[in-house]
Amino acid sequence: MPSDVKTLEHPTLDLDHFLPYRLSILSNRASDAIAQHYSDRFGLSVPEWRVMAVLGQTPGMSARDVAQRTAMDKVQVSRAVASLVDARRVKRDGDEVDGRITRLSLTAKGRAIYDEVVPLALHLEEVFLAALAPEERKTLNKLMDKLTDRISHLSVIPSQSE
Amino acid sequence: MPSDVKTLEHPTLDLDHFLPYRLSILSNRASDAIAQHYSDRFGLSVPEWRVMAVLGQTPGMSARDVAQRTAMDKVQVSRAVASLVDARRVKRDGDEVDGRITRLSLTAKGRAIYDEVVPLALHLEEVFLAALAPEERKTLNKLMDKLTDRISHLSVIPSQSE
DNA sequence: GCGAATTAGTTTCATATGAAACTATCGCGG
DNA sequence: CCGCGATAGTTTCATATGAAACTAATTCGC
Repeated sequence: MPSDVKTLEHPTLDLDHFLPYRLSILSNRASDAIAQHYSDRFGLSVPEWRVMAVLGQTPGMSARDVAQRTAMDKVQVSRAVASLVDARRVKRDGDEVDGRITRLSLTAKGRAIYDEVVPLALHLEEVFLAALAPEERKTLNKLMDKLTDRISHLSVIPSQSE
Repeated sequence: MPSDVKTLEHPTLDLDHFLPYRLSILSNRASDAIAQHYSDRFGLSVPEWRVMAVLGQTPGMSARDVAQRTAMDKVQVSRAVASLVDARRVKRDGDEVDGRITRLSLTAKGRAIYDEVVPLALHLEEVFLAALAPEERKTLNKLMDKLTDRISHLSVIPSQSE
């Protein structure tokens, strides 16, 4: 073996500086930190909480709307909703016009949980962001917007561009 | 119902501006965009690729080392390694001193795949980052470092530390 | 109108996952 | 040496997941 072990002729990938890897670590840690709280307290799974979060913001959405809004797939939404309905945290109302659609909204019970989790979530976000100065936060948002746009426009359908 | 539907008295959570949610979307899109390529081409799962990525960088690691390095759990590593060994992409060598440990490294076949995937991954990262100016990239890295540090120090889960 | 193609939502099935139990080896105290 | 706790890694088991098949309601084409 040659003595310069590290300096191979091919480019190496340093995970510590590889963006997708770093994003994954950061994202998982952030979600887990919050999930731990509402899961302990209310037995909510991540998908369940996401459904509640959008319904709290915009009641009357259909399951499909929820799926689009949360970037979850419809199976995941269907199951989360079923479980939330079981727990009387969400209710389904048939749409007046379109029989396929059900309008979803939080029940009083669901709303009470929402009203308790939201401040908790916002608080934790605040705790995370305490690491950053105000204008650093703005910058972060701006940079994330740019990246998200960029990546969204790239990773289209397989048969599409490339 | 009052006409101002949106303005409820409790704080609402706007997912579009909620950091953990945004991170999750961005992270998933980035990983998926890359995974799509190496999965199509080589049938590699994300955990498998991660194992190969660290072994390419640092051969001779134990499974435990790999787990620590990639933030994967040891079960996931064990399975990814087993499947990679099956495919002759990774080999296990018993440690001279400690019989519990196996030293992992890429085979020639594994190395060939690594050498093909790395440029691809780096290229895609570059494509993502094309959205940012050079000093914006530096800033992004700095901000992510700060956040990651911050969150790591908070989520002190007892059993987690290993 | 009436059948075909579409869309909303659910269920099925095969795979992925992690917690906990398990096997095997090591290291230490006596 | 012997045994007991710790460590490396695997297997088991129960749950989570998404792709695809399915049901039911709507709309489109003629």
